[in-house]
Amino acid sequence: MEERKLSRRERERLAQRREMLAAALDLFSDKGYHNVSMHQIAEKAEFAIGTLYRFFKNKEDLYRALIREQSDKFHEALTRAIEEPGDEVEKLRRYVRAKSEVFRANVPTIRLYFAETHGARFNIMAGVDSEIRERYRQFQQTLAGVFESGMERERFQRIATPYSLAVALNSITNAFLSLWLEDPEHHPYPEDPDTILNILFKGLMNE
Amino acid sequence: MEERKLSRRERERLAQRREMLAAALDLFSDKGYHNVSMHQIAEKAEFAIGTLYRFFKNKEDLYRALIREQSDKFHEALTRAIEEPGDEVEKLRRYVRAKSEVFRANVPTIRLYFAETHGARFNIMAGVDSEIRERYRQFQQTLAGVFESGMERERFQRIATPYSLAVALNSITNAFLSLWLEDPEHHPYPEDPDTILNILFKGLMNE
Amino acid sequence: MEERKLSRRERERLAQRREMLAAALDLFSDKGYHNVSMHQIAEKAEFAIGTLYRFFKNKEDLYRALIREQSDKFHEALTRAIEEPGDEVEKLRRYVRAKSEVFRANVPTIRLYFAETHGARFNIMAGVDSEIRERYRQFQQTLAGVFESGMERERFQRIATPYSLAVALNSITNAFLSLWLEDPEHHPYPEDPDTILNILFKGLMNE
Amino acid sequence: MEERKLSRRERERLAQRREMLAAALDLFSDKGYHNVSMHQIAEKAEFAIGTLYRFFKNKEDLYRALIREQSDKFHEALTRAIEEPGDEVEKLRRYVRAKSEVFRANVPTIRLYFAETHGARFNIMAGVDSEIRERYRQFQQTLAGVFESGMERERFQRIATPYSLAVALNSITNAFLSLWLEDPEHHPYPEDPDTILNILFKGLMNE
DNA sequence: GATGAATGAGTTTTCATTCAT
DNA sequence: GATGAATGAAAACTCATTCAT
Repeated sequence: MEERKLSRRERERLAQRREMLAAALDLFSDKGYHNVSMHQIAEKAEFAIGTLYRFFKNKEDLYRALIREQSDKFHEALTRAIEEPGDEVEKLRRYVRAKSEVFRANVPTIRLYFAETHGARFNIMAGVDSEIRERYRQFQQTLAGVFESGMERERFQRIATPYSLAVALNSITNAFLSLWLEDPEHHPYPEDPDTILNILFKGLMNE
Repeated sequence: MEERKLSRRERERLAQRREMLAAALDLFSDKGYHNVSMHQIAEKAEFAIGTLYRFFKNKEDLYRALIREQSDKFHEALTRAIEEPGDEVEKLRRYVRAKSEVFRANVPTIRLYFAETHGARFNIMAGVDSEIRERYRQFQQTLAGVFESGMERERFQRIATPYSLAVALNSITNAFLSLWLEDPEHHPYPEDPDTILNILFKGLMNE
Repeated sequence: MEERKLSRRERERLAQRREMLAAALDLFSDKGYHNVSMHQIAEKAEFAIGTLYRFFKNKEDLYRALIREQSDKFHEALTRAIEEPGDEVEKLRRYVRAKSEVFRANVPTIRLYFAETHGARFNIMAGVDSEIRERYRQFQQTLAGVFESGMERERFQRIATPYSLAVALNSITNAFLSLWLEDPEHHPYPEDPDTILNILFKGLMNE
Repeated sequence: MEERKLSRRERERLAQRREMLAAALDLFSDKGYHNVSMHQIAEKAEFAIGTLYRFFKNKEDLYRALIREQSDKFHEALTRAIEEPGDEVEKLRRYVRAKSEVFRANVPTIRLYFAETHGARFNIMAGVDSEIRERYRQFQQTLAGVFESGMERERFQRIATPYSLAVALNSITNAFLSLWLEDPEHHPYPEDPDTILNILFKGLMNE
C-alpha cells in the first residue's frame, strides 16, 4: 500500500522476515510443527539461530505469525470473491473458483493447516489462535449471508439454515480439493465450480 | 470371534494390551501425540516402561495400533449400517445415524483423529497409515455403491458421480458433527439424519 | 543410624547421590554456580546427564540439596560443641576449636559458601534458602545463650548484648579462618582457640 | 586533580564511562553479575552495545573496572579517617564512623561486593582482582599501624597482633553493618562507634 | 517375562562479542 | 567513532529407548 515509505533498513528486515517464514512454511508443512527444529528453520533460511530469535521471540511465536499471515491472505482473497457485485449464484461460483485457485497456488500452506499443530483440533481452521478461528467464523457468516439473501430473493429454497449451508459448502470444497491434493491423478482438479456446487444446487431425489 | 481358543496367557496379554491402548487413547486425545510421553502412558496404564515396549516396538507403533483399532471399530459399525437390508434412502439414514452415534460415543477417539498427529493431513482419515487410508477408501466405495444403486433404480438423480456424493456426504457429516463437538451449546447434536441429508436430497435452486 | 534397614537398591541410590553431590561440590566451590554446567557435573560424577536429572529436578534443586546437606553437617557439629556440658568458657573454646576443624576438614564446602551464588548476599550464610538462613539465625541464638548465661553467672561482663557478641565471635572466627584459607603460609591455622577468643575476653584498653 | 587539562573530547569520554559504570552498578547490585546482560547495561546507560565495548573490552573488564573504582573511593575515605591527626582511639572512632557512613551512602555498591560474582570468595574484599586485594591488605596494614602505635604508647594492651586486631575490627564492623543492611528494623544502624568498638576495647572476662 | 534405572542425542533458548555500515 | 544486526557456542532440560537385574 504505502511500501515506498519504508527505509532500506525496513525493507531488508521485511525481506528477511519473509525468508524466515518461507523456510518455516516449507518445513512445517512437510514435517509438522513438532518435527521441525528452530535450527533447521534457521539453516534453511540461511540465518544464524540467534537472528531467528531476533524476529520471533520463540518457536510458537514464529508459528503463529506464519499461520496468521497465511490465513489473512486467504481470507482476503475469498472475501473479495464473495463481496464483489453479482447475484448469489455468481458469488458462489466465484467463491468456489477462488478457493480452488488459492488451494492450487498454496499447497504448502494448505498442508500446514492440516498438518500437526499444537492442539490441532478438528476441522479446517483448527489448532490455531482463537483469534484466527474467530475470523474464520466471521467469514463463514459472510458466506451464510449469500445464502440468506438468495433465500430472501427466492432464488434459493430453504433446505437448511444459511449457516449450515455455508458449513456444508466449505466442507465439500475442502473434501474435493483435498482429494485432488492427495492424489491429483485419480481426482482431477475441479476446473468448473459447478462440479462442486451442483451437489448443493440440484436435488438428489427424484421428486 | 474365536476367543475361546485363546489360552489364559494370551487372554491376559490381550487384556494388558487393551489397557495400554486405552491409556494411550485418553492421553493422546487430550494432549496430542507429541505432548504425551511413553512414561505417562506406562504410568497411566500401570505398567513398567519396559513392558510397554514388549507390546509396541516404539511410540509410533503404539500410535498406529491405536488408530487402526479404533478405525476398525468404526468401519465395522458404519459398514453394518449400510449393508443391512433396506432401500437406498433407509441405508443413508441409518448411516448418518450410526455415524452420529459413533461420534457421540467416542469423543476421545474423534478428537484423536483431528488432534495433532505426525503428519496429519487434511480430511478426516488423514495422517495415518496408508493401510488405513486404503480401508477408508474402500469404505467410501461401499457408500458410493448405495448412491449408484439408487441411480440405477432411478431413485436418485445423477447430479454427481456416486463417489463424489459419498465424499460429499462424509465431509458434510464430519463438518456438522465437529461443529457439535467443539461447541455443543451453539450447534446441537443432529438427532434427525435428515437435517444433514436434506442438503443432498433437496435441490437448493428454485427450478 | 538405621542404615542397615536399607535395601541394596536404596544403598546404591544413596551412594550415587553422594557421588553426584561430591562432584557438584568440587566444581561449584572451584568455579561458582554459574560457571559450572550440568554436563560438567554429570561428567565428573561419571553419570549420564539424564541420570543427574533423575536425582535432582533441576540445577537449582541440586545446588540447594548440596548447601542444605553441608550446612546440616556443620550445624550439628557446632551445636554439639556448644551444648555439651561445661562452663561458658569451655563451651566457647570447644566451639572455636570445632569450627576451626570443620573449616580445615571442609575447605571446598567453605569455599562454596562464599563463592558466587544466586542472589548471594552479604555475610557468611548468605545466598541461600531462607530456611537455611533461619537455621543459622537460630544457631546464633544458641551461641548468644552461652554469653547470656555467662553474664548471669557474672563470669562475663555486659560489654554488649549477647546476640552482638555471638555475631562478633562468628565474624572474627570467619575472618581468621578465611585468612588462613586464602594464604596458609602467612596466616597460620589457629591451633589454640584463645588466639581468637582473647580478642573478646581481654580488654584492649589499659584501664 | 588535574581535570582542567582534559580536552572536551576526553571530558565527554569520561562522562560516558561514568554513566556506563553507574548503570552497571545499579544492575549488578540488584541482580548479580550473571543475571545482567551487556545489552541491559547498554540500554540502561542509553548507549549502543558496540559503544560499551569501546570502553570495556568485555563484561569482566567492565565488572573489574566498576569494583576497582568503587573500592578506590572507599579506601580513600577510610584512609583519610585514619590518617587525620588525633590519638589512636579517636582514629578508630573516626574509622568506624566513616565506614558506617560509607555503607549507608553506598548500599548498592556494598551489595555488589557481596552479591554473586565470579569466584567471589569469602570475606568482604574477596572475589576480586588480586590488585584490589593487595590494596585492601595494605589498607589493613595501615589500620594495624594504629593498633601498633597504641601499643607502643601503652594505650593498648597486646592482646593480639596489631594485624589481627585490624582484621577483627573489620570483620566485626562488616558483620554489624550487614546485619543492619539485611534487616534495618531488627538491627539498628550503629550511630555510636563505641557500640562496635567496645567489643574490642573492653574485656569480656571478669578479672 | 517384567521391571525401571540409565542413557545421551536432540531441543529450545540466551547472550557475549564482532564487524559492516 | 558510534551503531546495533548478526552470529553461534553453550546452557538447561526432556524423553524415546535399551538392557542388566
